[in-house]
Amino acid sequence: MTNGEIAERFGTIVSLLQMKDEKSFTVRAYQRAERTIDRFPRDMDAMVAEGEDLTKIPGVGKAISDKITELVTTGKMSYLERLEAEFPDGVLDLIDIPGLGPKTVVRLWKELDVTSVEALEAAVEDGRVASLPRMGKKSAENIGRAIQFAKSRSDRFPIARAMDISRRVTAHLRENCAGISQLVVCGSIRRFEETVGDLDLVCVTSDPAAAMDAMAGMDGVANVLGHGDKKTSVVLDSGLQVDLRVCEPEYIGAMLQYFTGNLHHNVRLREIATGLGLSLNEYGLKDLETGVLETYPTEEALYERLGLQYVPPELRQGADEVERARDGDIPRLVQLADIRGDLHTHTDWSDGRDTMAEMILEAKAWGLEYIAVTDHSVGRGIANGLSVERLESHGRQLKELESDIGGIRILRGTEMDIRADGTLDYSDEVLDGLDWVVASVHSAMGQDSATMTARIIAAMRNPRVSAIGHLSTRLIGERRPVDADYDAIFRAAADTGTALEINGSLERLDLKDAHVSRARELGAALVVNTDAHTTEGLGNMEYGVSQARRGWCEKDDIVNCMGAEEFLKWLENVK
DNA sequence: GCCGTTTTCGGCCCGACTGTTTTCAGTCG
Repeated sequence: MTNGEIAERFGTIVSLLQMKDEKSFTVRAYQRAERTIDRFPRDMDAMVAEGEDLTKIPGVGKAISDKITELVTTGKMSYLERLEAEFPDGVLDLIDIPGLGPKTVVRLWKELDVTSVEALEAAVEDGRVASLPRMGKKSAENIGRAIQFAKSRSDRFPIARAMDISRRVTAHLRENCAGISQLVVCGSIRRFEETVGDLDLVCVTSDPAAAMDAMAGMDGVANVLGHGDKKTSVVLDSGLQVDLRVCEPEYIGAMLQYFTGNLHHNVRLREIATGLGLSLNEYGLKDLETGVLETYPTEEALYERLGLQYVPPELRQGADEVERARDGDIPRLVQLADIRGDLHTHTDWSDGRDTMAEMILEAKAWGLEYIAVTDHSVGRGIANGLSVERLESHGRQLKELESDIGGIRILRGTEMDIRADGTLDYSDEVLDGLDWVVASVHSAMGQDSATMTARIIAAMRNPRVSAIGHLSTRLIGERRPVDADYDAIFRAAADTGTALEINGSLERLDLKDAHVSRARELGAALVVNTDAHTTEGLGNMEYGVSQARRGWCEKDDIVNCMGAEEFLKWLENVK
């Protein structure tokens, strides 16, 4: 049973407890557990099998640990089954309709005997919903629309798509509201989550009404959910929700903090505030006795007032980062400026768009000291992979360009297929002529875990393989990661001196964040690459670095933060 | 249900907006 499947069960518990009107703290505890389990880097299944103590995980105590253990060992959870027995089938579907919460769902069930989406549609149609006390025509209409929306909506948006949309929205607002002096995309995009539920925008403007109207009236707005003085919420045609909040400049520090989240991180901060006799809201910190509000021009000042180190947005995951901030244990995370080379790039020799010279000049313009040009190997026929002969002239041309262009070291590289049986696409003799070898899985991604694990480790055992590219092969929101024993792979990487790539392409972000920190914990070397297929693609480095930051990486964890000389020396000795 | 440089018991976050209300409950983030 995967962590995702376990988390799903806890999500169901959360919904059922809410309908039971269970104490909010209990609900919150299960909510936190759901999230923790979903993103935990190791398989709970395996941890239970190995007899590890799950209560060491923050947010998991005895009760939840017992439930996880029961679930993975027996496939059932009696607590969940008892809860489910209290509600008719179908009621749980209702709670997924936006605007319908647990209270209303239970009323619909008990007072109208509505236990399915279809029955609810009928009850809206014939006026029964509107006739309930404290409901009315408008509420019923809203529910009707929400049902249609729920039927059509997509899940969370992959970050690549959300970032695209957010650029369009912010450009529209800036063009149409002259009064805007600051406009910041907060929420999950700022935290660099791999998927995004909605866009949270915070804006400082001299004309709030204009900003509210510009948001509500934007082309491509399908539905206006709310339109007040300080906040406007809309749903775009794409299904993505956008919340725009305006504030006075003095509140911006607290506003950014508040709207960046995540929820659990903010809850922890408010608890800390309470301990100091303060109350935290989106405007600042209020003294509980005097009622006086302190405001903050920056997030840094706010964290400092709470006695905490600044927590970068990428780390605000609601795990143990607040405790670590209190203990002064937040490291200086790697930054874009620390990156000195790019070790995974493509040109028009294989499936890239631009020439070698264009790519190398662009890399130089980015300030890089070295670049590995890693066109595809022969097995990638579809990507115009290089035959041995072409690879040799590829290498010769790179060496010529190195002296022609000057000022940047050029590594003769390849992105070579790891074949289904674990053998490599070029012979050892051919690989000996290269400076840098990225080995990647591009085929037979459906292999079982044992086969895939052995396949990848076999490649790592070859001393000529420098790094493994986009290990899981996932495409966010499109293609599942391969099944594999990731812990075993991370250990083998550390053991063989093979670097693991953090691929900065927004569609991939592979390794995922939890795997970045796990691989680092187990001593594997990491490399942040763009996998650029165009000159613009070299800009992916920023995303790769953000991903590394989500995995708590410091400069020293990333091999391409070394200067050229140091890196080449490392490369010579590592395997 | 979780958790502890206030605590192993007693705490546990806060405001905007909507709709149906004359003061607030429900939902959302």
